Amino acid sequence: MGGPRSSSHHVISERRRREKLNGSFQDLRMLLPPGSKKDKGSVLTSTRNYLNTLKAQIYELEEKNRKLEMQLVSMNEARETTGWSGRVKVQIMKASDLSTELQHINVGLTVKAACDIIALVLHVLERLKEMGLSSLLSVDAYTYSSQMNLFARVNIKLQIKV
Amino acid sequence: MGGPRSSSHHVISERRRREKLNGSFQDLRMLLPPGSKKDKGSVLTSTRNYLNTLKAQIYELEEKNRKLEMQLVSMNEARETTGWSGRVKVQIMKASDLSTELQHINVGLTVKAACDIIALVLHVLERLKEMGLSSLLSVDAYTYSSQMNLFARVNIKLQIKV
DNA sequence: GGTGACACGTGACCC
DNA sequence: TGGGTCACGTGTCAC
Repeated sequence: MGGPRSSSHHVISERRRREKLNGSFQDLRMLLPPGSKKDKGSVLTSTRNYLNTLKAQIYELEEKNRKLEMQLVSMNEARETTGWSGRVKVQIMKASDLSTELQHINVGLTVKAACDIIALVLHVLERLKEMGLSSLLSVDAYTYSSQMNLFARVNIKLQIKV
Repeated sequence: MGGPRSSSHHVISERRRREKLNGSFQDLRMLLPPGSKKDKGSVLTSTRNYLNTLKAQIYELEEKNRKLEMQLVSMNEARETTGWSGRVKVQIMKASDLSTELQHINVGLTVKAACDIIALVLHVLERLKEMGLSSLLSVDAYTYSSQMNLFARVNIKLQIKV
């Protein structure tokens, strides 16, 4: 038949190989970002660049992820030690002389959270002033910390207008 | 010289092209995960799979990122809108009839935080019961959410013992 | 000695 | 007409 050693097996095998190879090239083209050049060389270099950008993207995302998790962890730690649903514990204290004279009322706030005690007191007093609710008898507030956990204690004694 | 049209330019050009192509193949091999087959076909298919896994990885990371950001945003919104130290806003509401009869007092809690409203109410009522402070007139509580941010509103009306 | 992978030169095609 | 790309058949090497 043909030339020496024209063994068509070889030809066909090589043909199949080429087809398979081109198929893989085609598969790759589909995965590349649109607008990329289509020739084999460009496919290869584009793929190279694309791989690098994807890897960089993954690195950035992982780093961002770590930071976000850090923030969440610190936030959760800050509140997981603060009581029931975790955030704040508010106690309305028993008025010491409520049953006798009915003229005073104690509002006790125990805030188990990292907060600014001064801002807290100012806030409460502002509210009371806005309300014109009562005349103020006394205010005492203090903070203390029990193993990394801040507590704010505020006692506000009011006299009910008569 | 050689056969017809042996124009060595063409031959050389084609040689250069092949070299360049093979160079790109080599570049690609370096980027693939170690242990991959090295022949051209395997390089192409491995690259294809690798691209897909990287894309999937990016998708997962982005999704995880979104969830984390969601949590952070809701947390921050929950505290940035609450005044002072940010965590919880407590308002003592003006008693509607305080100036006239002095027998009722409204305790209004607006908790701008993601919390369990039932646990909140139970907690407050427990405290009040412990204190034997007053008789309970009414309790109403509800939650509503304003764009991903949970609010809990509790109104407790007490009658002061006379 | 058959199978698969590779490089090569060559003809064809297209800006 | 010339540079770039492609597919093809073939020779060769390795297992």
